[in-house]
Amino acid sequence: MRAWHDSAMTEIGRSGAHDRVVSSLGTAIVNGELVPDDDLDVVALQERFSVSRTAVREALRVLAAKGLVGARPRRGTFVAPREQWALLDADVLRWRFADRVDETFLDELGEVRLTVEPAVARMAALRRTDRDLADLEDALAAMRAAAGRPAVDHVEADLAFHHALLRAAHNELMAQMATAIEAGLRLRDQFVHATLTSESADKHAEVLLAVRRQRAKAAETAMRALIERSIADVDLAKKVHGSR
Amino acid sequence: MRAWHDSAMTEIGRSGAHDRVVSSLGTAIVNGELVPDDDLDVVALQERFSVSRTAVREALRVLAAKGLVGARPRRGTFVAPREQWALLDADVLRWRFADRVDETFLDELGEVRLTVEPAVARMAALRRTDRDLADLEDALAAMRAAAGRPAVDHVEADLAFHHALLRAAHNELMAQMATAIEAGLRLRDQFVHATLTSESADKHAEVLLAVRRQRAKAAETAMRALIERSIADVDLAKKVHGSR
DNA sequence: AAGTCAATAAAAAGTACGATTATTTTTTAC
DNA sequence: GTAAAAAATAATCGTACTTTTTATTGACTT
Repeated sequence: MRAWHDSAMTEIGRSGAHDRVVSSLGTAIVNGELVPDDDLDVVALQERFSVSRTAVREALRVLAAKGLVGARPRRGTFVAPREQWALLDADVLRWRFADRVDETFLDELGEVRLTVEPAVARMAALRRTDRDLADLEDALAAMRAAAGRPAVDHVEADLAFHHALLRAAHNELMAQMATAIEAGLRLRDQFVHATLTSESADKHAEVLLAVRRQRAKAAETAMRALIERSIADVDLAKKVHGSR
Repeated sequence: MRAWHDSAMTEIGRSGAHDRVVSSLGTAIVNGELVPDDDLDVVALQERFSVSRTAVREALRVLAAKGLVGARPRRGTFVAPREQWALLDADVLRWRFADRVDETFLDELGEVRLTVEPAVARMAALRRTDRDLADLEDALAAMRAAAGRPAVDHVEADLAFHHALLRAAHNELMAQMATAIEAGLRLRDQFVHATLTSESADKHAEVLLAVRRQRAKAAETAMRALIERSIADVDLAKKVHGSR
């Protein structure tokens, strides 16, 4: 049960004093600089960050809402056990993978996508409306248009397609899961340094075709192929990162 | 852009004044009593709940952490657009389905489980350690032992088995998703008024056997059968609820 | 004498309130 | 049309007070 006084802090956070404390502490916790059961002395923190008690308390409250810290009278505020952390929370994901890239996470992300996204494609094929179809076509067109533009546009276009497919699946719970995945996807793309090849666009077009024709099995298969290709790209990038 | 003054409040919350405000407002938002873009007047709220500004502010901060509200100077605090809500947050799920049961949600939950859990079983079959196996056997024994006991024990035993399987799959990201599902499962069980039949325990045993023998495909198939049966039970319960 | 239970004390979270600061939008003046 | 000023409100601050939980102590029982 260590106490936490001094450590290098490099996060800037959003803007306010309170957000700075939230992201600094949040980053420290999810990256293991602070381990579960460590004490968080409130007065030490307000000195560390040069903010008032209110700011520290509200920051701790936010972290508590994400399951990162707990507090009890006579015991103090402390880092919560890892099982309680809301690992799917957008902020938590960002804090975990802001600077470095975790290869284990990339592997797990690939597995989850390989499980979830083909199912999404199948559901979309069964339930898509004409409106969904139009959105998907727009997204695909955007992907093709992004061909000659900066890489960040590729990422956004890719994400837009998957988002449209998600809406077409008409399962809000599933959509939430995929949205959580999205944070991971942006990270992955910065790791792989993804560029949309014409091949990639073709694969997406294949999915769209199956969805339009309401061929559930075909949509599922096409999406699986797409994700498997994506995983292969990540593996390739890992080799490059490892050998340089 | 309505303002929110008067409405029936039945939630008790955890204990403190601040938690009461969080759960009351959270429930009101996720259940549509407060719609996105509605204003949340801080001074009105402190009168409504007979608490100080501090309590209201910290409550709003917690809700902001879950993406339920936003705040900007000159504009005030307001209900955030639905896309920003952390629908997988444990509290949010609980608030949404505390009292009534949403049949649409049950359908969506079934679909998600049918997608995720067979994949979990497959992964568990490939990666389980001996320790994982022992845990699964303990969980199955607990399920059988719960046979003659209150229904709540059945639910906990069932959940414990799925949790052990999740650990055996060794994919933390996937585990988080399933944990989010767990909140839904408790709700479902109260809807179905689930009782563990010996048949149910046998099906679980089938999964365990496949996992022990590291037969990925068999584990996946057995789990799919289990979930399909579970979905059938929900459908049956829906008919009963509908016709009474 | 040893162990258990209850009353009490202490420590830290939680609550409250009033004042001050910062930020953003609207208005007004040039 | 642009820029500066004003107004509205969230954000922050500091301090005092309250509640809750746990540890300690002492009495009581076996």
